[in-house]
Amino acid sequence: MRKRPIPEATVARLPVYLRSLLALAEERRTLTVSSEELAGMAGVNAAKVRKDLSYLGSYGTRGVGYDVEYLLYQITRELGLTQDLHAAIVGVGNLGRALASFKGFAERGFRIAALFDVDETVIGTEVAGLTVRDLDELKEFAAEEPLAIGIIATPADGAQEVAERLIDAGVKSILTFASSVVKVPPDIVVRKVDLSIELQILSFYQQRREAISSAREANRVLEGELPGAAGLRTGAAEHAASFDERRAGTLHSDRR
Amino acid sequence: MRKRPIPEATVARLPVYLRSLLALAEERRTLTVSSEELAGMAGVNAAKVRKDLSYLGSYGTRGVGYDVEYLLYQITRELGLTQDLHAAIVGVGNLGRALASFKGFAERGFRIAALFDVDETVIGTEVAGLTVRDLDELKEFAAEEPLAIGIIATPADGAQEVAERLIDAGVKSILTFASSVVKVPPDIVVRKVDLSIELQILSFYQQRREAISSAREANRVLEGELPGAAGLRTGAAEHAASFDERRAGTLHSDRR
DNA sequence: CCGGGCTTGTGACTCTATTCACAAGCGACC
DNA sequence: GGTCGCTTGTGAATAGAGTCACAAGCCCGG
Ligand SMILES: NC(=O)c1ccc[n+]([C@@H]2O[C@H](COP(=O)([O-])OP(=O)(O)OC[C@H]3O[C@@H](n4cnc5c(N)ncnc54)[C@H](O)[C@@H]3O)[C@@H](O)[C@H]2O)c1
Ligand SMILES: NC(=O)c1ccc[n+]([C@@H]2O[C@H](COP(=O)([O-])OP(=O)(O)OC[C@H]3O[C@@H](n4cnc5c(N)ncnc54)[C@H](O)[C@@H]3O)[C@@H](O)[C@H]2O)c1
Repeated sequence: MRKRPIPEATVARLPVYLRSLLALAEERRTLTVSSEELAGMAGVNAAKVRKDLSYLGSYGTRGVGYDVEYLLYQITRELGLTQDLHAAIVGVGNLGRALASFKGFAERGFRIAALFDVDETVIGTEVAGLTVRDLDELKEFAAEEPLAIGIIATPADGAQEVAERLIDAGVKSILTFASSVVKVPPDIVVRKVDLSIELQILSFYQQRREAISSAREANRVLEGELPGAAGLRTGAAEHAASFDERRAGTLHSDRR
Repeated sequence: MRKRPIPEATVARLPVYLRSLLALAEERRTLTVSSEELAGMAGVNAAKVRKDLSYLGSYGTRGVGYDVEYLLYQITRELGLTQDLHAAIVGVGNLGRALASFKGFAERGFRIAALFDVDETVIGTEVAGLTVRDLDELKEFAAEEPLAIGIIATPADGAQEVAERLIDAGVKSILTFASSVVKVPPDIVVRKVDLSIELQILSFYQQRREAISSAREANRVLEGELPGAAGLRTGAAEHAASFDERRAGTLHSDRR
C-alpha cells in the first residue's frame, strides 16, 4: 500500500480534507483531529479518510488522531501547493470575468497571471486589475512568465484551438468550461467543468424521483391509503445526513 | 442487464452523447451513427458507448449503427429533458451574474426563473432581464412557480443555510458552487462544482509530472545523454489523442 | 510498568465501472 | 437465398473504489 500510486478518487478528496484542516487550524481549538471528525467535516466516512490518508504515509497517531498542522503540510506538499502556480484565463466573457474577479483562487495558491481574448473590443480593457491581452501574445507571454495552468472560458467552437495554443505555449494542465470535448496528447491533463451536464444529471435524478413517487402514490391510491394526491413533502433539513460528493478526475488517456 | 438501474457513470456520460448527437443531427449528413464514431466525438471508447446505450434499451441496428434522431429522443427522454426545468440562482455576485447571463442553459432546457440574494444593494437590481429578489421571498415564489433546481452561488458560509431554505421551499435538486460541504437529507440530490478543487487536482498531476520528468532528466544526465537541461517540449497537438473525461456523480447517501 | 480506552492502518471483501472479445443479427450484393 | 462485411449487445474478465472489521499501537491513569 505504501508508495506511489495515489488513486484518482483520493486525489480528488485531498482538497476537501485540506479545506477542513484549514478550518480547524484557524480556530486553533484542537491540535489533532480524528478520522471520524475529519470525515464529518468533509462529508465522507471515516474509513475512507483513513485509507486516503494512508496513501500519503503513516501520519496519524493511534489512539490520538492526526496532527492538524502536520497533516496540513503533508497534503499541501502532496498537492504541489507549496509554490504558487500561475494560470491564464482565455476567453474573457461572462464567465472569464467572474473567474478573473474571484478572490478565492489567490488564497489557495493560484495566481491569475494573465487574461487573453480574441475580441478586439475586449483586448486592452482592464478586468480585475489585469489588462486583457491578445491571444496571439500568449506564447510570447508564457515564454517570459511560465504558465502552469490554462483556463478555457471561450465558447465551445474555439476551445480545441485554444487548447492547442496553450499546449504550444508550454501549458500542461488545462481546465475547460467549454461544452465541447477537448482532445489533447497524453502528457497533458485536462479537466472539464460543464455546468449544463451537471444540470442534466440533476434532471435525470429529479425525473427518476418523480417517476418513483408517482408510482408509489398510485400504489397507495390503489391500496386505499390516500384519498387522492396529497402532500408527500419530506421533513426539512433538521437531521441532515451527510452526503458524499465525488468528483473523480480521469487520467486514463484512453487513446485508440 | 435490461431494466432499471442506470449506473451513475453512465448517467454522467449521457449528456455528452446527447451533445454529440445534436451536432450530428444538425449537420444532417448521417442518419445513423456507429458506436465507434460516437465514441470519437464524445472522447470515450466504443465499448463504453455501446454498454452505456444498452442500459437504455436496444436502440441500435447491428451492421448499421444507431439512428441519430431516435437515439436523441431516447436520451432526451431518459434525462427528463422533455420538459423545461425551472431553476433559481441564489447569490447574485460575480458568479451568479455570469450564470444568469449565460444563454446556454435555455438551449438545453433549463430556465432560470428567478434570482435571489440577501444583500440590500443587490435586491431589486436587474440582472439578465430578471429582478433580483429577497431570499425571504423564496418559499413564497416557489409555491407559485415550482422550482426544480436550486443553484447556490453564495460564499461558503451561507451555503448550508441557503440549501436548507431551498429544500424547505420544495427544491429537491441542488447545484452548489460554494466551497463548503453541504449536507442534505437523503432524498435530496446535491452536486457540487468546486473550481478550486479542480485547480488543486491539476496541481497534483502537474507536480507529479515534474517529479517524473526531472527524475528522468537526472537519469539521462547521469547516462550522458543530455549535455545539461534541454528542452523537453512535447510535440504539439497534431496527433491529439482522445482523452476520457469522467465526472461521476454520487448518490450513495453515506449517512452516519 | 500494567491495563483500558481509543484511534489508526490495513487486509479482505464487496460493489461499481471499464474493457475485452465474440456470437448474433442486419443489409447488401451477387 | 446464400454469403460476406459490418456493427451491435452482452457475458466474462479485469480494474478500481468503497466498506468492514480488527489487530496493532499509543496515551494515560493508577
Ligand atoms: N457564463 C456561464 O455562466 C457559463 C455557464 C456554463 C458554461 N459556460 C461556458 O463557458 C464558456 C464561456 O461562456 P461565457 O458565458 O463567458 O461566454 P461569452 O460569450 O460571454 O464569452 C466568451 C469570450 O471568449 C472570447 N473568445 C471567443 N473565441 C475565442 C478564442 N478562439 N480565443 C479566445 N477568446 C475567444 C469571446 O471574445 C468572449 O469574450 C462557454 O463555453 C460556455 O459554454 C459558461
Ligand atoms: N466567481 C468565481 O469565479 C468563482 C470561482 C470559484 C468558486 N466560486 C464560488 O462561488 C461562490 C460565489 O462566488 P462569487 O465570486 O460570485 O462571490 P460574490 O461575493 O461575488 O457574490 C456572492 C453573492 O452572494 C450573496 N450572498 C451572500 N450570502 C448570501 C446568503 N446567505 N443568501 C443569499 N445570497 C447571499 C452576496 O450578497 C453576493 O451577492 C463562492 O462560494 C465562491 O467560492 C466562485
